[in-house]
Amino acid sequence: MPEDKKLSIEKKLKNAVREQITLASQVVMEDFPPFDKSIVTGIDVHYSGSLAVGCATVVEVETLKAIQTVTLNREVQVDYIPGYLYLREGPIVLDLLKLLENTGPVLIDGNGVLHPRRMGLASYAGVVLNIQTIGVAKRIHVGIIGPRVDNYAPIHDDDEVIGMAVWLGKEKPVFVSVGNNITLSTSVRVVKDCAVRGYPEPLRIAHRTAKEIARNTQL
DNA sequence: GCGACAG
DNA sequence: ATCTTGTCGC
Repeated sequence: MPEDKKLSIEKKLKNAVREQITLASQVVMEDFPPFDKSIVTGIDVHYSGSLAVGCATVVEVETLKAIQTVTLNREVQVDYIPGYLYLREGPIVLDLLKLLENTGPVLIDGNGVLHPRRMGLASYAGVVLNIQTIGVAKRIHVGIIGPRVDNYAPIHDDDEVIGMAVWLGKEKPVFVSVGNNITLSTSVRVVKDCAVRGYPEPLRIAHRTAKEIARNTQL
């Protein structure tokens, strides 16, 4: 990689760190405002070369069936850098959410405050739009997993609990964290209540949908 | 210096 | 995450 390119990336990351720290101070780790318990939304982004396909699926909690699905296709130029997923997926996630009237709590494929600066993608979307979000990651990015009790293991970083490993029936747990406007215990409950075969159904549908569209879309 | 590293 | 069909295994 050219040296000048490398310098411009470093400059962008420096600004991103400042933005993340500012936004992190605005995360609300309480159940506010009272959310619609009857629906829950999942968001995922799939890639095919430079094409990014984002999908948001609103699911009815009682039946776990999709009642609304929106997608966006976009050309993406930003590489993924660990700790800065929001630079790559933030814009499309925000635009997906703007297309929805009612979402209930929003599950996002990535982390909330389970992040080096407590500002993962889920918290980013939650703070910017002032909505209720939850981070659900398939792999851990930061923190130390404490002792498992039943199907839960707290994830610590420094002296605070910033997430929870949750076993939903498969060998591998999912890593749940507060996005915004919610407590960790409520986040875990929401994830459990919409899980099917070891994974939250809204995220599974969003992932499947985005993948299918990416596969059938010409660049 | 070395390894780890959401998607 | 992506490039990629069928295939080995729990």
